[in-house]
Amino acid sequence: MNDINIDLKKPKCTDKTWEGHTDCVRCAIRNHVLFSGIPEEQLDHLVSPIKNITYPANSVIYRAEEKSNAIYTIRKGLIKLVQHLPNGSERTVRLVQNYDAMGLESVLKEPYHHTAITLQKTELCQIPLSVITALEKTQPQLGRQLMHQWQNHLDNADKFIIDFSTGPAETRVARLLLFLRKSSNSLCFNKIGREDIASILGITTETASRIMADLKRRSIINCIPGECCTCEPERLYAIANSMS
Amino acid sequence: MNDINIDLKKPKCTDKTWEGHTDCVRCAIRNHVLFSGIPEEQLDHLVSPIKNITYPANSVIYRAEEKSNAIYTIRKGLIKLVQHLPNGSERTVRLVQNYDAMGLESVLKEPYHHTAITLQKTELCQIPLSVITALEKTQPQLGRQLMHQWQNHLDNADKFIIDFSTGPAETRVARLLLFLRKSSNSLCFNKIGREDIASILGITTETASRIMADLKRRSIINCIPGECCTCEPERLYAIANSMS
DNA sequence: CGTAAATTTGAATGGATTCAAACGTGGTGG
DNA sequence: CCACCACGTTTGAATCCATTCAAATTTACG
Repeated sequence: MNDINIDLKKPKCTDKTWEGHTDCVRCAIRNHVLFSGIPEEQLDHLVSPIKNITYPANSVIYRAEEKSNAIYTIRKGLIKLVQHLPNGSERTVRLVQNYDAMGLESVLKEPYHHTAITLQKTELCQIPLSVITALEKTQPQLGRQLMHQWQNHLDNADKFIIDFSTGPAETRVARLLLFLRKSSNSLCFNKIGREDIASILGITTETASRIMADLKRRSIINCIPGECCTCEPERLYAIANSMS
Repeated sequence: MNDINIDLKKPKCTDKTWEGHTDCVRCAIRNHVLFSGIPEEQLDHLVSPIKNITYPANSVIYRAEEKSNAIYTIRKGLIKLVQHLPNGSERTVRLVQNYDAMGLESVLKEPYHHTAITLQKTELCQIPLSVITALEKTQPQLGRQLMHQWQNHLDNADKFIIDFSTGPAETRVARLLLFLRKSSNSLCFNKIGREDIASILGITTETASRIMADLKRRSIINCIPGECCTCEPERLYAIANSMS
C-alpha cells in the first residue's frame, strides 16, 4: 500500500503547468470565476497554504467532535462520512467524491460533525480555514459558492435516504453499485468491504455478502481478484428500480 | 377544520406590540442581530412583503420541481418534505419545525427540491426571495445566517438517517414519538396518520399500525380519541435505544 | 508458508411484508 | 335522525426476507 503523500511544493491549483490543473476549474473553491479579480502575486500567497494530499484506503481524514480548521475538496477517490451509534457500531450517512466539498462546518467554526474515512485511494485538497476567511473579504461570490456546496450535500443526503435506506436489501445494493460505477467509471467494488456496504445500506455484513455473492453467481457482476469488476448495467438497473 | 389564514396586515415580526413578537427573535431571518443596522422606516418597507400564514393539517405549501420564489420559517407546527419514488409512492426525507427554515434552494434560484406538506396545523412566515436579495446588500451577516440554516438542515438529515432509517421498526417508531414529543411538548400523535409514520420510517402502513396498537396495549402510550396523548418517556427511551 | 482478517455459507429464528378481511369513524344525503 | 358510504385503522395468516450465531472457506500479508 502506498503511504500518505503530502505535496508541499506549491499550490498546484494555480499552476497552469501542472498536469492536474484542468481539474481545478471544477473545484468548489478554486473556481475559474472565483480568482478572476485577484492579481497574480497576491493569489500565490493566498492559496499557498492549500495542500494536495493523497491517502490510501481506510485513512481517517478527520474525526467527529474534533476542532475543525480546514475544508476539503475531493479530487479523486471516495470518502465515507460516519457517525457513531450509542451501541458502538458506526453508520455511514454520506458518500463524498468527485469535486464535492467536505467539512463545511468549519466555516461556521463548529467541530467536525462526522468522522471522514477513505474507502479507496483518495486525492484531495486541504484548504485551511484561514484561506477561506481571507478570500471572503475580496471575493463576495465565495459565499454563494459555499451555499451551493451546502445544497449539494443536502441533495446527496436526500439521495442517500431514497436510494440507500429505502426498499429491500438487494435493491439497495444494486443502487450502490450503480452509484460507484458512475463515480469511478471503473467499477472496483471488489475493493469496497462488505462491512462498509453494510454500514452504508443499514443492513448486516452477512446480508451484504450474500447478495454480492449471489450477483456474482448470476453473472450480473464479474470480479477478477486484484482487478476491477465488470457488470451488466441494465440488469442492475432492473433490480435497482424493482420496488418490492 | 380551519381554513388557510393569510395575515396581510403588516409584517408582524417588526411589530413589537404583537403578542408573537418575542418568537421572532429566534427566527432564522429576522434575527435580532440582523436588522440592527437598518433605520426604522426602511425596515418596515423592506419586510412588508413577509406574510404570516396558518395552514390546517395536510396542506401543500409548495411542490417539487415548482419554480421557487420564497423561503419559509416555521413558527409553530410540523411539516414533512417528501420526494416521489419512481413507483408512485412517496418517501419523507425530512421533518421541519420549530423555527427551522425551509425552501433555502430558492436563494440559489433552483426550483424546490421537495414537496412540503403540513402534518399538523402549522403557522409559518413566508419570506419572498426579493426580501432576501434586498437584505443581502445591506446586511452581510445574512449570508452567514443562511449557511447556519443549511447546516441545520444537514444535521437534521443526518439524524433522519440515524434515528428513522436505522434499526428495527419498533425502535424507529419509539424514536419518532420521542421526537414529536420534544417538538410539540403535547404529544398529539393520534393526529399523525399511520401512512405518514410509514413514509417517514421507510416501513409499511400495516407495520406502523401494528406497532402503535401494541404500544397502546402495553400502556406505553395512551390516546383519548380527539384529545392529545400521554406516554411513558422512560419506556419509550428504552425501546428507542435498543439496538438489536 | 502460516496466521489473522475478511468473506462466504448454513440453518434456525425472528421480523416485516403482503393480501385480505373486519372494524370504527366521520361525513353525506335520503 | 338514521342509514349508508368512504376512508383510515386494526387484525389475521401466510410468505418472504433479513438477522443471528456458528462454522467453513478464502484472501491478504508478514
